[in-house]
Amino acid sequence: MRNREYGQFCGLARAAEVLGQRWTLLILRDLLTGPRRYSDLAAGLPGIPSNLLSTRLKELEQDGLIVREARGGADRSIVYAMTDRGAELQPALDALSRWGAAGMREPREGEIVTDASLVSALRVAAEGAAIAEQRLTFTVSVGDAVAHAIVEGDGVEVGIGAHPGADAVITGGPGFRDMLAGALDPATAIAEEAVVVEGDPGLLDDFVSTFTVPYSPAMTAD
Amino acid sequence: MRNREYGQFCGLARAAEVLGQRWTLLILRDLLTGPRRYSDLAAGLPGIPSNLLSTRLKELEQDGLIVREARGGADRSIVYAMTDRGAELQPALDALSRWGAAGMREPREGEIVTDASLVSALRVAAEGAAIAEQRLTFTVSVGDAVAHAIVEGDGVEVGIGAHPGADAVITGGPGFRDMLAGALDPATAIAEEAVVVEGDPGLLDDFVSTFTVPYSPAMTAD
DNA sequence: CGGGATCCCCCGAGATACTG
DNA sequence: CAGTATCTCGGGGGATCCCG
Repeated sequence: MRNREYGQFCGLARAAEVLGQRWTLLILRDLLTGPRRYSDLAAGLPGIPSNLLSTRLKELEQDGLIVREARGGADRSIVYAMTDRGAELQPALDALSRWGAAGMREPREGEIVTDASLVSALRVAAEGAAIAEQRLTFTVSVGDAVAHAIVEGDGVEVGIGAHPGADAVITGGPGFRDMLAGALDPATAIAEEAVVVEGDPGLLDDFVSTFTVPYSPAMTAD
Repeated sequence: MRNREYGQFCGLARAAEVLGQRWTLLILRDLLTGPRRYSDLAAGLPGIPSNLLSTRLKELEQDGLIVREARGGADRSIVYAMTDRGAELQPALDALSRWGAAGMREPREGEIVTDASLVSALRVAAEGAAIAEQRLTFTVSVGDAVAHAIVEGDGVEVGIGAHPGADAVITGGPGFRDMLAGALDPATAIAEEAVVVEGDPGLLDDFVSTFTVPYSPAMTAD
């Protein structure tokens, strides 16, 4: 068997063969936010060797998870995009994200937040949210990352970059993650400047009730 | 940062740091079926180097996913068991299993089915099943692997080993996977000896309506 | 025999430089 | 911009050995 195979006729083993390679999950996380160029991917994955990114993209194309396509038009740039089969991974990656996020407290030394990781986090945080009474738009920024969210009815749309004319612009700092876990209430978070809100500060309550990232019950027992 | 880290404050990245190591997902899959001894794990993971199994178990204990405990009583053997935090991985591993299984057709040359992989597959296959009218018990064997399932109401219980006095003993061969995908109907499967049923052959219909493993829509388009 | 530890080899990851 | 080329080094694969 090829070196990366496990020799078991098992769904999890097959998934592990494809996804268990270093950097692969993060590449897919980034591509799930939309098609990206090689240099966009490299920028969103600081520390990845360029040859490894190149290798992974070829493997993922080989495995049918992504496609490499020349973008028509003026710029002849090349973009990578998820296939349908690749997009089917979303529930699994979301479940992994949720598990990982439940075990996160403070960032470790030097850890960053990227655009794609922020979008991914917000999308997962919005799952299971109650139906919104009114349409609300947010711009969320954490570190250098910026994302936007449009909350309307039972759907939440999240994407990279600011939302022009958002109802509220929320800038998260230390303590932002505690607030999303419910360990720090919005009013206190504003008072302690763990969060800065431009626009109606009251909208932070709506934000928190829509986007929640609980701590793992097994870890609060510490 | 440690070598296996990604330097991103992101749930998926954190999950990948723990789960992205070779063999780790399969070790957890096996432990999710219940506590296991070192030698049980080694037997269920043919090909794993013993030093690597040892290393992984230490890492997983360090990360709080499993505990190593001396089993009291006559045999002083040591067992490894999931912690609560580790057990929270089940939804994520199930989602990965489902995705992987959706992409599986025939086994590759030399691929085997283990007890734990069969249990895992049946558990995932039972998700979303309709409420059963009557209590049914099955013993399922594929290759050398044997599992049992108890279907009752809206719950399905799956475990390793045969169920004594099961209502039906189902032995799957080539074509079994097609049947679970709905590509081969039960009567034909029996006729072609893709499946052998001891007991009431009609129970195979109940089995198939409870345990389904669809093919990926994106792959049937091939 | 269960439950590992030790050894060596080699591949793949990381870093850096370079090119169409 | 979108990669390829080359080198080094740590970790995985495989076999063997050890200890209660």
